[in-house]
Amino acid sequence: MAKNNGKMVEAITSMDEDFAKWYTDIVKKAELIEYTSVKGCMVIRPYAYAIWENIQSILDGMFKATGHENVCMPMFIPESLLQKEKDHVEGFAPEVAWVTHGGSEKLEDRLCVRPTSETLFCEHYSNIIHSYRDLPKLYNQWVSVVRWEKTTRPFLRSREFLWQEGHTIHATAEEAIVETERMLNVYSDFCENSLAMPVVKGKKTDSDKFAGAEATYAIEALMHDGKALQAGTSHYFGDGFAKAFEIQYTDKENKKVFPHQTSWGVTTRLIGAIIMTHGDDNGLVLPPAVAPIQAVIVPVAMHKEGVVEKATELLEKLKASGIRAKLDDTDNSPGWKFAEYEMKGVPVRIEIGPKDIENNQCVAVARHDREKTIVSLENNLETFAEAIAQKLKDVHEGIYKKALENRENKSYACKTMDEIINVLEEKGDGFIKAMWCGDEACEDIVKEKTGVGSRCIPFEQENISDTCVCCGKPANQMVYWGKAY
RNA sequence: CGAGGCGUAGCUCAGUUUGGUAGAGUGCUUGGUUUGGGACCAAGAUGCCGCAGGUUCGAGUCCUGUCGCCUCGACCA
Repeated sequence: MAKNNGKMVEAITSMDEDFAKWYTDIVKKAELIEYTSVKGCMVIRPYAYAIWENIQSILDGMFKATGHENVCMPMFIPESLLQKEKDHVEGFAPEVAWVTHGGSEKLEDRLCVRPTSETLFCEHYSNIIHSYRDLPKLYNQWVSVVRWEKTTRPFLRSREFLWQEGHTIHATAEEAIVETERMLNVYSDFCENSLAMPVVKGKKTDSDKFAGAEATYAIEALMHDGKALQAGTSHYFGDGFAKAFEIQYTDKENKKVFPHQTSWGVTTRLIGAIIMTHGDDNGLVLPPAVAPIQAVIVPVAMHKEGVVEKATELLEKLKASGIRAKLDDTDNSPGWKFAEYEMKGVPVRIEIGPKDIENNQCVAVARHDREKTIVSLENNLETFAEAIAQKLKDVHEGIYKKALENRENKSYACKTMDEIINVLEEKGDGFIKAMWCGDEACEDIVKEKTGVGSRCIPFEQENISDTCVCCGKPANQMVYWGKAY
């Protein structure tokens, strides 16, 4: 029997103590990224990239199911093109990277490395859209973009990041608005069903909307430490970009009309959201739907006759039933493996040893609560595969419930500024629900005095009171406020 | 971008005050004993002390610059 006097995972401090250090440690110890010699640019290592591939695969299926096609725009945007839409260029100018030379020659029109591709899509639309018969176009692309951020943090804010950006163009405003809302729903369904992460759907205030957008909608999630994270956005552009880029089509009455556009995106920030929503003091906890390894088989006393054979049989059975499984037959001690796969957030662990083989059973352990189940290995392993599939469902339910409870426990309704200040002081960070009159000045004052900014105006409204939390004038909309990543 | 802290072995770090042969733990390699929550014994390998200048007989250590990482602030999808 192993003595295990080796050290347990060190330096994963309690989250209350030092959340940032905890986050950084997980990123490092679960082997998610590696820093590079360029600030804020990171190597996404195989384990993290596999999570991203799973996210991609599920989302891409949802996009295709809603009629979208994948395309790929260039990485460079000429300065003249970027400048066509005034608000857009003003919003992005401070954080774009520029290419000034091609080889040894200086470029006349310097090239911006795409921070987002609205302008490129617009140029394309202007070439291909002539008639109402050409509409709508429903596009998406999976690429990386560059934003020269001053402060960076793995997955949450880096200078280059992977994302998908959907861009659509429609004949009417109504149709574009429907698309904006539809994609926001795709995102929230994905977060809840695949990432086990509850999100608040809502509209951004004007001061917080995307550069060049008429309206920005977002899904906001609450992390373990009480800070909010914008997990995805969907923008309605109206015909502003169409006018700036001279995109026009001829309608059924033979009139020239400007079409209406949308864009929407999620990024590798979702991986950061997973870490901060589900992770605990033992490391990462991955939602089964996107976990690269859903079940790991740890053989005990591998040298004993029949153990490896039985473990391999279990592996084959799991693979055959569509579960992403791995058998760890390295010669590390079982205890080492237990800790290792917990650190990496593998949702279910299966232990199989001589004792189990004698009883024709194995032991399945859920990552998030370490709950052990004895699983029978009879009936040609059918019940075994079913039991593991069920265990994966249980993990999903379990971590969703936990995340939802965390959010509810950290959501506070406040009627006055003093209440906000007191709640933040006594309970710590979280979502503040408070009424707002709609005046941008009040929004600024709340931020200045309490430290929390507006996150979104949720679709699901509650009536906290009848007056603005700041100015006291009549207010009919509730806003979620919070500190954000 | 402002203030503060930190860059030494794969990882966590000591050594810097007072300049004088590059260190520990862990990990890694090999052999053996082990195996139900990070096993044990033995032997071995591993360093542009972030980078660039400077001071000095001599710099991980002192000075200047620079790059990167962390925290707070500002900014920011």
